[in-house]
Amino acid sequence: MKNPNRAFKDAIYEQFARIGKAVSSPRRLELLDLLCQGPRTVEVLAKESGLALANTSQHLQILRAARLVETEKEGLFVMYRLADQTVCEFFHAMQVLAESRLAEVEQIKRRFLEGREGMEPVDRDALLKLVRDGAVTVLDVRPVEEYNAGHIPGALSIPLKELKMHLADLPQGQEIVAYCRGPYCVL
Amino acid sequence: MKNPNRAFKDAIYEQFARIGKAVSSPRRLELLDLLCQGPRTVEVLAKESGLALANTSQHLQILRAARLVETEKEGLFVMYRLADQTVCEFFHAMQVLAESRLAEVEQIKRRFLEGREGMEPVDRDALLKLVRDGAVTVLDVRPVEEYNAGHIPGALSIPLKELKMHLADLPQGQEIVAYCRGPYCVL
DNA sequence: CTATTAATCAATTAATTTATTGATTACTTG
DNA sequence: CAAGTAATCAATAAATTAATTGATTAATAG
Repeated sequence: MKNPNRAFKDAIYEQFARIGKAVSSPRRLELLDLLCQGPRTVEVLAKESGLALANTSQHLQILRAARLVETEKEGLFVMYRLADQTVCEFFHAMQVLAESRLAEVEQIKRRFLEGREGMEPVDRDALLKLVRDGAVTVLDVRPVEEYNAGHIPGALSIPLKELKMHLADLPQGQEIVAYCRGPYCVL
Repeated sequence: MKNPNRAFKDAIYEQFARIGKAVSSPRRLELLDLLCQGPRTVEVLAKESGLALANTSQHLQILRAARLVETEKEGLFVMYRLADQTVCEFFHAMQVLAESRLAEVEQIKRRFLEGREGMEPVDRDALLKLVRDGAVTVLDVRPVEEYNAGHIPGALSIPLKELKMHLADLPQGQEIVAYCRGPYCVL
């Protein structure tokens, strides 16, 4: 009665830990974050995360071994994507937990925002005025549903996925402010 | 524009990874699971998890460093508890993710249930009959709210926290079936 | 003050994880 | 089929983590 239970528990917690191990490396978390924004090739992920190609590939394989991501070969490229939307939700829950429990997260965010001189986090009213004057263009890069649920007056809705296609349409030679959900989206 | 962002990202993902690292060890997950059921001393946690005392203490300190648990000294004992109910919810989300993504979890559960001879997972109708006959007592050890939301007819509601107090009230010398949420609660 | 008990600390060893390098595989194109 | 490119593999060195052991600290009771 004691031994078999132990074997069962060991086995089951070991499985749970596979998920934990997958999300225990800052590099892999960054890759996961990128994949939450949409599918990517290994090369793109490597470039966006600043990791070496081979290293990126290895981290991605670890994520795949934990079944958090899936791959599909597309010609010469291998496309990585989240296995499931719930993976993104889990990652988000982890962020929220980190923010609520770890004071360090707040500190880092604050220090970063302070450090951005000449790029001060445009306050809302100032931004509205600039938009009315046509001095800047505001892009809302969140999915359309979120845009419909509420957005800054005058902002254009251009989900990230379609950004490339619309680049040509944007007014030239003026400031562009992209906005999304939080302070993490430093595009 | 590139360097400061990188430093920020590195710092922030490193913080997120603290949570991930905390839940990347099967042993710590078992400890967390126990703590989800209620506060415990180091000694009790060591006994329940089958780990050596010093080892348990060290794992608990890692969980504490990630702010997932808190301690309070009570006389000669140190009481560990979850820092927050959301920690338990996060742990649960992780289990759900593991179950939905990792086929291995299903396999292990199935194999374990098959292995329990003479302790077959009492089917519902058989259990109902036994209760009517008064042959067994069924305890519902979930929180009262869940009990009210629906339970096996004839079951007594005794949340885990109050179990000790009620032990004396229970009918002696007959089978007792405790039931809770899922197949993990092997009390 | 001494003995006892719970918990932590410190040091060691074994095991695992990470990043890097260079080679190899697999697909596409000419 | 030969060349070029994306990705993976394989091997290594460096760093981190895990479990064990024995010593130490802190609270309590006699």
